[in-house]
Amino acid sequence: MRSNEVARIAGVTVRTLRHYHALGLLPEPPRSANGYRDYAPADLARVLRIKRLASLGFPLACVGEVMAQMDADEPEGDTAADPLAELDRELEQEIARLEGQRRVIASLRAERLRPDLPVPFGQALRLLASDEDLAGLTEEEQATLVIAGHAYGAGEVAELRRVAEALEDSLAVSAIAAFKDRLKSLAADAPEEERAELTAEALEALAPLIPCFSRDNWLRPPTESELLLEEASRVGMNAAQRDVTARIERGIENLMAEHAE
Amino acid sequence: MRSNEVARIAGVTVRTLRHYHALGLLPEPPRSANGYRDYAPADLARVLRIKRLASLGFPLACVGEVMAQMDADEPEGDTAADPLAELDRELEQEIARLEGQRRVIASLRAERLRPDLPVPFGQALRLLASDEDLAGLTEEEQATLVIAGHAYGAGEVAELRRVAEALEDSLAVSAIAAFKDRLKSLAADAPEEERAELTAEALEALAPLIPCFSRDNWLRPPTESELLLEEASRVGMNAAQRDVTARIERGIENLMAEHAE
DNA sequence: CTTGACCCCGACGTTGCGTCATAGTTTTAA
DNA sequence: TTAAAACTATGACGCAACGTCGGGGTCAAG
Repeated sequence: MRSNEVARIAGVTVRTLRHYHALGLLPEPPRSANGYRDYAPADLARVLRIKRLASLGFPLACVGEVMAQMDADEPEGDTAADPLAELDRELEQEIARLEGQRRVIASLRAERLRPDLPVPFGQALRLLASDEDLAGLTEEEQATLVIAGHAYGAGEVAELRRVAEALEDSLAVSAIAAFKDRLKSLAADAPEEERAELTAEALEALAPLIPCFSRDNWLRPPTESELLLEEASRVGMNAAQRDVTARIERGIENLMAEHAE
Repeated sequence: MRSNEVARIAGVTVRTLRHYHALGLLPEPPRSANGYRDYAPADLARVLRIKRLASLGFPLACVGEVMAQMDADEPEGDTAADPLAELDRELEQEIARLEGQRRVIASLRAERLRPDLPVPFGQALRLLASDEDLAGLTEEEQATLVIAGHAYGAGEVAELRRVAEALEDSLAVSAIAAFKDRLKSLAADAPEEERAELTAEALEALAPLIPCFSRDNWLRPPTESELLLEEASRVGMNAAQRDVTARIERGIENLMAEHAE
């Protein structure tokens, strides 16, 4: 039989036969006078066996071993692990992985969240800001948001949700928005009194949120990701703006210390 | 930030960053004086987005498009198909495929069948022959068996099972075994009377099985696979042996015609 | 005698990076 | 201060399982 015939009957391509030859799975048959491969029925049988094992999920690299083990009328028992069992475990893991992906996708679609942010963070964000708010962010702010999304652990996300709930029906929202506007237009050489006033205003607006903050999140040493996050959030700021944000952070820590007593 | 820093925070390798650059997913950042890449936080954010979308199952080739579509505040609705929905369908298909493989493996393991034969054929074979019988086959016979396993359709396999059931508690088994032994030792120049005798003996042994045979399977024109199968089964035979098997086949057809009346 | 259908071999493309190899740079320990 | 360790860059090969292309020989039919 010639390549084409074997291939057609076995339901593979001629290229596949050549591939099996190259991998050593299929012995090279004798050549007829013209150089064409001259396959015997046993070769066809071997192709069928290879194809079948491959269709079960065995990598071709394993198929040779598996067939050899089968032909050696398998003493197995306990010496050789059952390749089928191992393959089955791998398939199970792979399926679990894909199902995990599908679950995430289902959450994203059901809640119409951004696919490129972790689900819990996306949910918290949805509570904190409307779509228009997010659309109005500068590029740096968007970047900070995405980094935060991946830097935040479960603790931080939980805190975000508490904050979001506290913000509902609160005057803090508009106060914080007003503060952010003023901070943006703060000149680098702003005088001391303007900085102090802005800091005080921010702390006043944030005061009702203090009970939501977790001491664990705020007082422990920051992780590498969090340092980077802070750096990212300061990218577009001038000296005065950085000064004010630093003061606010210290102020929050003081407020938390008071609140803890 | 330098490559290593971005990579560590994003949880990828430096090589991965370079790969994203090569695919055009991540813009090349400016270089510092020494030629090192100097990443901005926005680049880190982009890496995180890419990684996230990739982890959902999007091929990297699609990730760029998906992000672009997201950034263009998605008019979608009906113009652009939801990539998440499409991805979800693909994942579903893939999972179904893998589960199919697992089901086959489960059958194989439960019934201790040869993994390189189709399950229904393996089951029928188990009914027809013991493991020792199969171990005693010549290479050509093994090859024929494997080819038959893949050439046979549901109809032939069903017939095999009927035959197997008919063979139970039947004297045909030993008669057929005796015939096979005699056929093997048949000389190429065996005289006419020996051939006729052998044919008659075989037909007599097969007679009780005739009702199991399906006219559809025997009288329709053979498929390409079946021709090959016959060729394979004749590989080791001499002229007299081929003659006898051909006579038997004709004899079976006659018996079936009689039985149909 | 040509056309179309095969055969051969060799080599590149696919996917998502890992892993050298080679060469310059920066940081750190002795 | 210097030598070693750790980073950076580019370029290239490797993996899995073939698909596909290109160039060149073979064979049957019109």
